[in-house]
Amino acid sequence: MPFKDVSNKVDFVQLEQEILQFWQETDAFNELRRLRAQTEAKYGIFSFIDGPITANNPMGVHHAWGRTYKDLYQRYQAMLGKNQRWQNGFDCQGLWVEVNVEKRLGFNSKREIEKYGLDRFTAECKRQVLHFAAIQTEQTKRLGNWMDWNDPDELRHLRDLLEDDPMQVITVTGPHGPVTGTVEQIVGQLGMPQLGGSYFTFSDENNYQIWAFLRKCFDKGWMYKGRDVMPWCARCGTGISQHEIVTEGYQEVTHDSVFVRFPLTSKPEGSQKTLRVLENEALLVWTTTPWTLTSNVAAAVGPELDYVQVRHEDGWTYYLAEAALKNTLIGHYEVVGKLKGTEMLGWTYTGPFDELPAAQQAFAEAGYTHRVIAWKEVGAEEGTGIVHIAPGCGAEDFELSKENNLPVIAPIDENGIYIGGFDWLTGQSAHDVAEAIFENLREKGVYYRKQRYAHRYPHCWRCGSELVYRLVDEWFISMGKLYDKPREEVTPEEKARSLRYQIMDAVDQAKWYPAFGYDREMDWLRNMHDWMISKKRYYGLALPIFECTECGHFHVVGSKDELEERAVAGWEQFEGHTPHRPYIDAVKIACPGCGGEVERIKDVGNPWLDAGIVGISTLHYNEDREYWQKWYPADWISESFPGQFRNWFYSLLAQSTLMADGIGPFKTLFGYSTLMAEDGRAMHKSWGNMIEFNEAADKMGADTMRWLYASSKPEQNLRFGFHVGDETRRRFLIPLWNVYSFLVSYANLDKWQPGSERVSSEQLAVSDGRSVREQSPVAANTQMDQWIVERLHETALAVRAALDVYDAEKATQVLEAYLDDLSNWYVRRSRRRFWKSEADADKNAAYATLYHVLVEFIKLCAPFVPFVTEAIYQNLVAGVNPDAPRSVHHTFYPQADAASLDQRLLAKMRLAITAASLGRAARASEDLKLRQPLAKARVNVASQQEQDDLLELADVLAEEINVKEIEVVSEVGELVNYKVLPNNRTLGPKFGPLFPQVRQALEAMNPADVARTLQAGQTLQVEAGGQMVALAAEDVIVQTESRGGTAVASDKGVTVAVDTAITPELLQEGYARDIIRHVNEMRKKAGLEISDRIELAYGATGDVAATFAHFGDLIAQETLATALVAGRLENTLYDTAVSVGNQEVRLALRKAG
RNA sequence: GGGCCUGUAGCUCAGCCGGUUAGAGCGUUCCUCUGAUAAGGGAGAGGCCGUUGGUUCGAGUCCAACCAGGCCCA
Repeated sequence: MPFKDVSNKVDFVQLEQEILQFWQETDAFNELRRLRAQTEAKYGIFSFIDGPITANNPMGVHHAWGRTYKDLYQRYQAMLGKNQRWQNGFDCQGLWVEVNVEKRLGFNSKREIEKYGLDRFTAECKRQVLHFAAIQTEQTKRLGNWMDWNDPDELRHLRDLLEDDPMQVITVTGPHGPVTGTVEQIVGQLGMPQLGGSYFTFSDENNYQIWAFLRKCFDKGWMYKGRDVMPWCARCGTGISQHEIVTEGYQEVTHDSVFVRFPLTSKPEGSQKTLRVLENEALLVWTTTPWTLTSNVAAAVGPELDYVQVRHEDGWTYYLAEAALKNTLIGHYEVVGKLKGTEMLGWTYTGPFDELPAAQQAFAEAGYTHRVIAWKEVGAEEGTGIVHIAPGCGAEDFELSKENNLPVIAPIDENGIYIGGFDWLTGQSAHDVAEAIFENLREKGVYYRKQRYAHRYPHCWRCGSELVYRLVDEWFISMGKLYDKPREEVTPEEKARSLRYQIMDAVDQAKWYPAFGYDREMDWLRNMHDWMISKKRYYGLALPIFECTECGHFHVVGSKDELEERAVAGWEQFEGHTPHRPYIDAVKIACPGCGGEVERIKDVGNPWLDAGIVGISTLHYNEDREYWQKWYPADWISESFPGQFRNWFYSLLAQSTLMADGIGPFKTLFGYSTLMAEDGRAMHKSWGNMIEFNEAADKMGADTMRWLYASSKPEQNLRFGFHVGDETRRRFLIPLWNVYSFLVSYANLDKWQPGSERVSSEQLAVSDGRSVREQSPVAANTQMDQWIVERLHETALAVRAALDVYDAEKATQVLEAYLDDLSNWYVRRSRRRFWKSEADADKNAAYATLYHVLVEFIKLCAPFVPFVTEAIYQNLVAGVNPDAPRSVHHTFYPQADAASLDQRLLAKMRLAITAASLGRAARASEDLKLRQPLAKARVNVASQQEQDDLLELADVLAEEINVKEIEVVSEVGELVNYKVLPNNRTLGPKFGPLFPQVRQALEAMNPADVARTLQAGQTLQVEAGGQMVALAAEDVIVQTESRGGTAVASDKGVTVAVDTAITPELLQEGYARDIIRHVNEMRKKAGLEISDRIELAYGATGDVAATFAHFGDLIAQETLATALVAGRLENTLYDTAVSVGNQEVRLALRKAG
């Protein structure tokens, strides 16, 4: 038997497990690497840089979407012969890792980490990364991805050794031999050439390369220490940079907001007509953050805004924006004056917490009192139109303080606790004081009222705590000035000073898919602030900044060697360790400014530094510049775009562009959107709509997931779930499997083997698809065979064209269309050729053709669905041809020549398919079921070419719509009504404004006359707007529609009219087919093999009895009956009564002896 | 407030340069076909193509404003 038997029922998940096993056993991936290293000289390379996945959790189905693209395009490029690096990346440093470790260890504050010990904490973080990297590796392999993976067990082993003793010396085997070092050192070398495998951003190389980047920034004068008010997480004790307030960072929450009186103390001259300050006269101010009232220094008004002075029944006179009256005041009041914001400038007032020592001190030092300032951003939509300004507690407030020279009162420490100088508040958390502050304001008589207020408020992206705004010292990289002129006018000198513009140039160099990604990135680049790179945390990049407390000078160390050279103390404590805290903190250098001993600042780096440097670090920029030049820039990178424009895309662009002197890191960027649950909402465990990756893979299967992902529009959100999974499987995988199973079961029955199709691996490389040598002697069948081969070529061209521009969605559409043609036209139409008993040339041609196109088709599909295509390939190709490549993924992608496509044949068959469909529709409209043969169908098509084409396929069409004869006619006038329509596309441009009249004139004419004139090849004379115009055939669309009482259908210029008359003979033939159908059903139910012979007994009268007499041979032949017996048989296997025509017919069968 | 994306059938989505009567899949009702098929085929029901203006002989498509949802920034 040439092929292994294949069930038409298949468990795809089980199959995938077997294939994974097979790949493992045959070392299939490494074989591919060897093959592509050999073909590199001929086909070149494809450079892909993997955006690192955060190794902090098992991966989710949204990661699987992206990883499907990554694997798909790498496989495709491999099948084009290109050599690749195959390196996956893990993101390993930063706050998210710390937060999970804290949770695991049950910590709630930074103090607990310090108590635990930074050395142990750092090791715990690394252990966690290794733990999840192992899990993600296993998951990604399960998805089918081929990359240079580390053995997950080895990662887990390192994780455990790190717990035992990070300093124990071990030896591990790398691709070029054994490597010895402490566990910590080995872990620090993961992903480097000597160890191979995935890259880890906690590696020494990655960290030191960031040092080099920072040093370059420093040398250019772009690094600085800044004082700013930043969003701050009091739980994590760190600033959150602009990049990090991500989507989920803003959450809808409700706070108690408060309206407060700021009693006026003076209205300096010239600021208003009534200069006298009344008793109980106050500004009415509103805030959503009561804790910041302690730090109020000013009240801002919109200069052009309209304000009112109102006398309220509570005895106060208030100032507020006119537009804010309704939403602010309760009770009775009277408007007594109107004024502009500008008229209030300079007014002074008593602050709500002037008694606090911190406030008194700040005001005394600055010689300042609370006053009204102007701010054009003030509006009256929310609040009172008078904004409380606390420069120590708000970013915009801080900006205003610089413009207006206001004092700054910073109230809280890094844990969000009031510092000294705030009296009763000192020691309390800013999060918990709202009620106490309201009470305090009440006592002072400045409380007006509170209001529940729902708004979007930033939260910590990792721990979920509400952020506060806090005055901090942080380190920044200047992104450069944004010049107030068009980009093309920026001079080279200006550009050299501004990294922002250099990155923009790199963005220009790349292709962006989808195209709007370019605009999004540019928008970010225009608006981004300087990059805050410091974090007051423990685990992560040790910022190599040494700031002198004596002279204020700071220095940035650019390499490990430089550090050693400059070290004046502590080197021996650090030596042998990875550049992480706490060991790195021991090293002190001499201050280049004053010579004093300087420590490293305690901050660690922003995690996007770690991810952004990989275009440099993982390509061995440092150790092997030639290698770097070969692989840089990447041909292609891909990530989910929400967020990444300001995160990975940005940091990769920024760091690479600087290091590579203006050459951007990638040639093509492919972004895709967000994965949603099937219900259209985000996936959340608590909503019950979450699907874990493992669950999806186990239930749905990886191929199904991959086809689903690949066939989705990348720029739109994807809805993922088991229902779409089922649909995807039904739409593609099952039909594919059925075609395969069909081929194998009949080929095995016939002992058919591939002959000339058994091509060698070299031929596979250039397979042009016309290698099918056996030809059917039946002309119509040859046409069918050639057609499905031409369709294959057409498909190969279209798929390649799509994949070359990273359009997997288009490619899947093309492949699905091919499968549909293969399954529902070619196989269906050709079935009888496989059934027939004699193994003649026609049958061989059918086998050879189906075999050939199926093998080539699975190669086209291999990058998308690597498992099922491998299973088919193993059986159809590798199993019968020892010379063939061992895996379908080692073969070359099918190629075709566009110029030699037989377009005529393709158009011809398309026409036949359309006509068949119309024929069926015509029959259905008259309730003429398909099993009933009819005498004739007449088909009308417009052009002579199409008429000739149809004649050639008349047999196919006749069989398909079950008629005895096809007549191709140039006119079907008597059966149809004509309808003529103007062809807007040609007439519009021709006549312009005159067009409506032409149209009207045409509509007024007799459609049948118009049709006759045009079909006779004459032009049509039409009167429009008082002149005669001539319309050609192309200007008029002639349509036919069914006239009642006949079986006619038409569409796209094709009309099919079926003769509805049923003669007694046709009727009997129809009965015969009914009987055949019933008998075959009985055979199936009786459990007979397809080739078993039977004897059939029947009881029938009249027409049906006559049918057995006239069509007995046909019935016998189609049911493999050796005898037809009127009456009864003994020992029958299956008895039944069926209805044929109007009578009940008794049927019984037994196996022939 | 600014930038980007999306609004088409119950659901998921196509609709190319503006051009005939706006399509497909799923679901649904009915019919049909079937010795590869978990399938296939046909028909029916189901649409102010988000709203309003504009450009045009002609707008789902182009322009403007607005509305709604999503993402990003402030």
